Amino acid sequence: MEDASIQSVPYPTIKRYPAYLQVLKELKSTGITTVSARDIAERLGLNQVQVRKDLGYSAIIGRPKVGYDIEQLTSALHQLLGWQDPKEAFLIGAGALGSALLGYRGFQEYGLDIVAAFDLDPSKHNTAIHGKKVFPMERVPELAKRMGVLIAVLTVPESAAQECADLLIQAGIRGIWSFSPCKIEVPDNVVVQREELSAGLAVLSVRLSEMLKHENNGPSAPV
Amino acid sequence: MEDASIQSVPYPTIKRYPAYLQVLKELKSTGITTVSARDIAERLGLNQVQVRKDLGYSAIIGRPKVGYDIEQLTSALHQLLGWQDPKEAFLIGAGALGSALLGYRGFQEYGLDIVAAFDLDPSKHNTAIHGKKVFPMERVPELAKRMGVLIAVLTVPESAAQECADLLIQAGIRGIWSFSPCKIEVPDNVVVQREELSAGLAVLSVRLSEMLKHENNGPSAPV
DNA sequence: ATTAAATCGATATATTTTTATCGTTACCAA
DNA sequence: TTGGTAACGATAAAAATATATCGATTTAAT
Repeated sequence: MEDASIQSVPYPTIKRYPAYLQVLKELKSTGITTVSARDIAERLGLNQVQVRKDLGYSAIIGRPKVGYDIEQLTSALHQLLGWQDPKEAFLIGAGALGSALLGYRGFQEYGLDIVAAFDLDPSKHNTAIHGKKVFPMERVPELAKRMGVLIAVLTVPESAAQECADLLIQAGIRGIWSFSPCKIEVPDNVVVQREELSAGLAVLSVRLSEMLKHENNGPSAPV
Repeated sequence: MEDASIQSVPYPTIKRYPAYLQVLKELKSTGITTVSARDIAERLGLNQVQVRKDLGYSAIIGRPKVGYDIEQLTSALHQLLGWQDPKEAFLIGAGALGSALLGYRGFQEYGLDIVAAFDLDPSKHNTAIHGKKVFPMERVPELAKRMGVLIAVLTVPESAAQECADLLIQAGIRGIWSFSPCKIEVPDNVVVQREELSAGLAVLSVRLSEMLKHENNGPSAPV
């Protein structure tokens, strides 16, 4: 009944959910059944109020002096993320990065099941990488429709990104997880999420330089 | 002389710098020599004031009616990121994701040069992946010291992450770019940057579900 | 039963980040 | 030369995000 229109849960919160799930999974495996916000916060290096607020977007209520039920919380977060049942996805671009992602089992845990790969390069067609068949790009529309696939992981070179995206859109793909470092134009009814590996590396570089710099300046005196 | 201690450029800004560099590189390749903040903003889908502010952290001043000099701006951003000269790095964990990153040429552009790989699994030792030799983990300390390597890319399973990190720290590694979805404990003089692929996927999932949901609710009436 | 301690949830505050506005400057064309 | 315009940089406002505080609630121990 409540409207909540347009993005109820803030993005920074959504980004933290997978980490929470990771902690919950770990705790569950040790037989523990409840967890406090403070505990989660400590394990992830976050503020405990923030964790409580993040969890507050779910319907799960914690019990004072006890915490949250791990089982309940896990399924609530899965639901908020739309990870209840795995979504099938195509991988576009079976190069170095693409092949890697094909072999990466972790995604299944994140509700993503890569069922086939596609590539422009004919020499790759009809081979299999990590057990996933590689098809020609032309077959995306046909297979997407037949299998009802809505998500594509795009790992092609920058130069081919827009071209491939156009084909995906024609094929009825609605969500594109792009690893190409460029903007992709899509209609309003398609979502593009750009994964910027370089952003993380940039932050590491800066933090490291700052640390090394302070080390050199710091001890030897500010005057 | 100015103090500026502890992180002068905000992290959100730093994360956008690689995208700016991408645009600058593209423009430069077409022979253009200057660019306006508005133009960069449009190409990346950002606000032009934000771009101007981000660029303001560099010493480069733009000229009204002309914009910024692409050459100057590029090297200024490289400097702010510590990407002037490529940093050598080790890759730890030559599994699916690790092998991929070894084959990924893009990092060189980001000032990172992966010079060797290491793995716990003896069957991988003394092989080469994408032209990079794989060594036993035990040899990290020796080689790190000899080559003066300070950065490691960590792509091992969660269960081995802390163990490997401990070894890296002993070996004098000061920056760890971790792809393992878990917290790693390190001393104050070591920087860990966690790359959370799952965070991006979480955002995609939510945005996609919201779009599909609105599509179903929207047109057919709110009542 | 009563009290002490842990934890929640709500509210309030602080901080960070983004966006808007405005005056100034340099280029271009008339 | 002069006027118009594109773009900058600075300042101010708004929005989003993170943190602190506090009363309420539940458990466990005395």
